[in-house]
Amino acid sequence: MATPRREHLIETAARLFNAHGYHATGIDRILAEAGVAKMTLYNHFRSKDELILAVLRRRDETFRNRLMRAVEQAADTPRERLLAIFDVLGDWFRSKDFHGCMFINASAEYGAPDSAIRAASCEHKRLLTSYVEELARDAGAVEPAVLAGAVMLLIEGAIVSAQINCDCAPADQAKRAAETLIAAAIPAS
Amino acid sequence: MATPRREHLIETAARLFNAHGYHATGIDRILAEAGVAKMTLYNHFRSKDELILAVLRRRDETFRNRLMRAVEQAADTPRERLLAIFDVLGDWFRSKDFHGCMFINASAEYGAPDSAIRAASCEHKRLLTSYVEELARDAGAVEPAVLAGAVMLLIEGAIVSAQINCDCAPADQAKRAAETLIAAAIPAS
DNA sequence: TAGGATATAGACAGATCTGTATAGTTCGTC
DNA sequence: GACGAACTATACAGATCTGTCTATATCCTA
Repeated sequence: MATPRREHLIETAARLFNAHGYHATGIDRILAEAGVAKMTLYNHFRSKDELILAVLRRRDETFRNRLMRAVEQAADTPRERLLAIFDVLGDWFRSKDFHGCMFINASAEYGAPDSAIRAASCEHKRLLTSYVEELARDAGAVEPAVLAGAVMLLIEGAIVSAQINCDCAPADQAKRAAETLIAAAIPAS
Repeated sequence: MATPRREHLIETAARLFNAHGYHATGIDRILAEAGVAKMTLYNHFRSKDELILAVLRRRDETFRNRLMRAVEQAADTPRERLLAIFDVLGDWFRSKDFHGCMFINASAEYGAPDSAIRAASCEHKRLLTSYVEELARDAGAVEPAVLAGAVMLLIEGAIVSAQINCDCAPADQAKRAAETLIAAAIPAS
């Protein structure tokens, strides 16, 4: 299942989809940059859409793993970790391969309600929300789901703003807003 | 400048770009649905990108005008109007031609830093932020720009979440969060 | 009624797109 | 060394893409 060539195709496709978009990235370019024959791709994936789904599944794993690891390393308490999310986002925004969220961008291009690609993006956001909600609950929020939803809105908003404005300031803006929301959502000890 | 055919092309293109995306919408389809000859399009616009820019400029005007009008009709005080923004967003999310923000989607497809399309999206968001900041200042916010930035993050986040999840609940979530942020940003009278 | 601007239909160029077909090659394993 | 799986190279089909060209038609105005 996880052959080296398949892995390499997923990584190359992920890089190109991230930088240039999904429709704008042709199969031929992925093959050329990966140094792989066309039949190999179509032997591993039934179609370009299947490749996109494989890329998104991989991205979901790596993104959430890296985020959780970085957050846990950056802060010790659940409350501080909620805020540390935005510091990690800021680091991401400043990296040179930041081109917005691959799931938001995928949903922009494949936004039909019955699209499997949009559904994959939806699932990614659901898993991310679960993580935030877990932190919110551990932090003692009265309504963890409500706080998590609000923090997620700030996260999505920061990602989109940073992308459109080519500016990483939204990470700090979102952090300040999150501080206020968290303070209001957690009873004073 | 503003001939009927040019207007009709912009409206038709806007509808198709909104529903299916920019790369996925071909010139030929726009022409077929508009009932206009190809040379007429290329007589009015130098390229597809120019047409996209014209669509975005038009969308910027109509969107902000409609938003401001609806907000002013929905509430009387600046503070209530800040919150009414999210009610108007909710109405938008529930409409059947909601496919996310055309500017966010455009930036997802044309995200290069030097892209004129991304720059047009950036300008739209800047103008929208100015309006929110005006409301924040009139509402008595200590730091209107900071409050406006935070409210904008909630707006962007709500739009993206509603699109990805096919759910209009983010409008209410964002409104609740905005209430908390506004309360914290405006000194008690 | 003549002229000029604007629109039309439709062919066309040249590139690119996804996906398939075919024939040959590499390479590990028995 | 032989077998079989995986991979390569390349051509191809058929569609679609943006943009151009030409020749004709419409329509307003002078």
